[in-house]
Amino acid sequence: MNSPRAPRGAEDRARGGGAERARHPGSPPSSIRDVALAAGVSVATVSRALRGLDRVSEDTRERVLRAAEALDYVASPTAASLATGRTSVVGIVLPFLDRWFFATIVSEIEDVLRRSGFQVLLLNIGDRSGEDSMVLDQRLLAKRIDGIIVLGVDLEAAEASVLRRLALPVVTISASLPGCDRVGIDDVAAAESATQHLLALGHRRIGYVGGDSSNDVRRATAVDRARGVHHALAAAGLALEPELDAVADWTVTGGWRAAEGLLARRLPPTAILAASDEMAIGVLCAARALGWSVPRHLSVVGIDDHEMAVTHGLTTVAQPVRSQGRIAAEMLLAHLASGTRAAPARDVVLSTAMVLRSSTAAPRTEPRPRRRAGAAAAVGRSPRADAPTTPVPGPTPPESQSQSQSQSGQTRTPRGGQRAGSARRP
Amino acid sequence: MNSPRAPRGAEDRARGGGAERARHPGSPPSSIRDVALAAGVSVATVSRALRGLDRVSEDTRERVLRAAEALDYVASPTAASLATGRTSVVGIVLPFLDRWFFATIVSEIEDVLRRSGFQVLLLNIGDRSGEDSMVLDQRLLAKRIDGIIVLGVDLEAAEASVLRRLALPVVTISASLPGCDRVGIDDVAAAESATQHLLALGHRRIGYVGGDSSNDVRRATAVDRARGVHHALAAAGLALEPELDAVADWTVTGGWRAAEGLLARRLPPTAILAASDEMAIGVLCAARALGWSVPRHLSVVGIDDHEMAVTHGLTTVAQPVRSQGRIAAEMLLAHLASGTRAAPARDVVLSTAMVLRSSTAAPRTEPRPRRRAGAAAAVGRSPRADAPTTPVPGPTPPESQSQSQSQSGQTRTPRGGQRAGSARRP
DNA sequence: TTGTAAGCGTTATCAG
DNA sequence: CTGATAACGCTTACAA
Repeated sequence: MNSPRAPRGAEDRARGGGAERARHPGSPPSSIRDVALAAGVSVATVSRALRGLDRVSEDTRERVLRAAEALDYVASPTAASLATGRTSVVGIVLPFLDRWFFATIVSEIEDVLRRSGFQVLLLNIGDRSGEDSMVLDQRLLAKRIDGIIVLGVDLEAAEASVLRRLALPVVTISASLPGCDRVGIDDVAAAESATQHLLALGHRRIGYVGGDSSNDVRRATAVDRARGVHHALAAAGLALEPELDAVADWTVTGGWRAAEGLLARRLPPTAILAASDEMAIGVLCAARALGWSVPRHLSVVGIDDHEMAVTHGLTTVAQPVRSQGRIAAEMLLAHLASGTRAAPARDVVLSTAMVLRSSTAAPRTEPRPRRRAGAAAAVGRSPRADAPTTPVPGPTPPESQSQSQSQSGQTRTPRGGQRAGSARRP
Repeated sequence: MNSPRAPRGAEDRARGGGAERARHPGSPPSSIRDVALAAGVSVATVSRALRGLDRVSEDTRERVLRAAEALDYVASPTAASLATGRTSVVGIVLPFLDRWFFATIVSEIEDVLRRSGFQVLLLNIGDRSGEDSMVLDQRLLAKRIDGIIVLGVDLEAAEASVLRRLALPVVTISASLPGCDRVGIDDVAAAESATQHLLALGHRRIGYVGGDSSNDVRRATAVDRARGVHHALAAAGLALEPELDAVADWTVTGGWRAAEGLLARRLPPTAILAASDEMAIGVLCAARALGWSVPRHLSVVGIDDHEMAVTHGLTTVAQPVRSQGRIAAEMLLAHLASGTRAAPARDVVLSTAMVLRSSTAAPRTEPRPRRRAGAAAAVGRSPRADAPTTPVPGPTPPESQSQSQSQSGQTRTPRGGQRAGSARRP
């Protein structure tokens, strides 16, 4: 407690004289009572006046505003929360903050929510692989937030039930939680597109670098994208060779290592599809390090249209990232405003689009160059002044780096009950 | 208010029966009074027992814990804040969340603070160029946070004075605020290193893509890095040609456009130094699009060691990013714990290191290839199946993508009073 | 060791 | 239109 048994009395208030007082760093912040006294009204009136409620005469409101201004008064959000039960804070549950997809979405969510007077509390649960990954429990959530956005995390059953008990409005992005609003893309279809692109070019021996379908934080995404690949191959009468089916951890490094493995096969693939652009970029690095020319000897496709996909000339399936954040935030705001947490859950599926760049081409029939012995080992951190570097013509710079997400073809499909995998693919 | 004039009485409490009650979504969360009643002690005792204070018998504590558990009780942080005046929330002021440097640092800060029981509130003020950039004022900060970290933003005078009035502990990263603790790198020295590297290779005609030194959010960084370039050139008896001195907005696209300008000069540079890796990557794209071979016809250097620097084979000056976040968070925690906001401000300067990759080499005396007419215009979004792509041997993948920041040579230099630009460079 | 009760700064009810 | 005041849920000085 700040100063029990020592209520601020008249003698205390006398020393400052209002505005003057607030100017000094050491002085205690003024409370609604100070304003009431200064304006000559009751605290109730101050509260009403300051919040713009009606039933306050213009004259009074004016006096109150003036007094508040003079005292540098700002209402304590803590006290207001205690009284109202609302916090004006929204939690975002995510597995990483330092990856492009997540950072971009959070940025957009924060932007939308801030304009509506909400603040964002980060609930980073980590990648779940280590032992110190945060678990979502009551303590972290109860009474702190008004709503929650679950971003790219497949929650465990216990966590989902905690969320349900909290009875908060919940919106998920790229993650499913039965009964909650959801926004995302059709991961199956996205992977299908990428695969079909390679098939159309004539590739038959296609490698896949996917996410971990068993115990990844992004399990659902990993599963769906893998399914898309299988579907597309099956439709062409092909199957994914087990030896060309690699798993990585969604990172550049992971994709790099996985590709090293694929390219070392006795019968290597003529094309590699990665479940994310970051992994695809890793594949490009592996190819380069091993002396494979892209797209001459190897085609590479990713999914996401990462900010750095264009700089690598990477062909990919673009998903609208900022839009997902914006829509999720708006859906949550709608619930927050109306108090309707029930209603039939909605599932917003945004469309994706193939973006063709310079990392894919028809497979060559001519043999690839002999693997240079020790090629990978020979390269190090020293500058290679004489390294041959023929430029790959790339696209022109995008009009604007930010905000250029394609949002065409968005579809909002109402949905009832639980989401079935195929329900989102008409 | 939740239910004025309707205090929860015995009849209310009778309907649930403790634990059973909390299981149902609709039931109100239990309060400290419920626990007190269930454990047969006073609320004061519950408070003490649950917070691990002494002066509580083991037996009592046990009963209280059991009751709290049964009731799914979790203390209201709001009420606790109101009573103690502390919020356990730290604000982070930043200009962007969707750029690698910022996302990575925030991620690290969040991690450190979370382990100490603090939560992170994002205060994204935007890039300040638009009219809707957020201004830091009382309303946003007062009574909501216990401390603040200012990340990569040069605050305006008014904002700095608001911060001072709030009397909160403040730590800045890559930004200076007189009298506050600071952590960062020596931007002047970093730019000097990069320049010296090019000079050592034999380059004399060096182009520079810098940040905006006049009205950028990151003004100080822009100024310091530019100064480093000028210093190094001057030390070599050279000067930065005005026509080779370009300004961009720290983005890939910005660097791309700036480089297009530089490469179009009648006497183009043989090397380009960009003030950030993102801009340097843009330079690489421009060079590629215009048919310039890197490093054969153009050397490119950046600053940062962005996550994607390695994938582009970009030579750069690495700065320890996560370390900056970690150290800043720890400094803030120290203040929070000790209550010492005064003390002489400290200035922690972390060391940087040149990372040599494949984007730099000695300048060639042979003429560069004739500019292919319309080379830039010829490339589009269509796949270029026959694009020549000779791979550039690159480094092997890093051991671990995250956490691999070099932290050797960190120096912590005590500092009193205001920070002078040259004070950090012994 | 434990209980009592004031106080934190608002909001919202109800009476004027 | 305004004021008095209970209540929000917790912490803590002080008394027991």
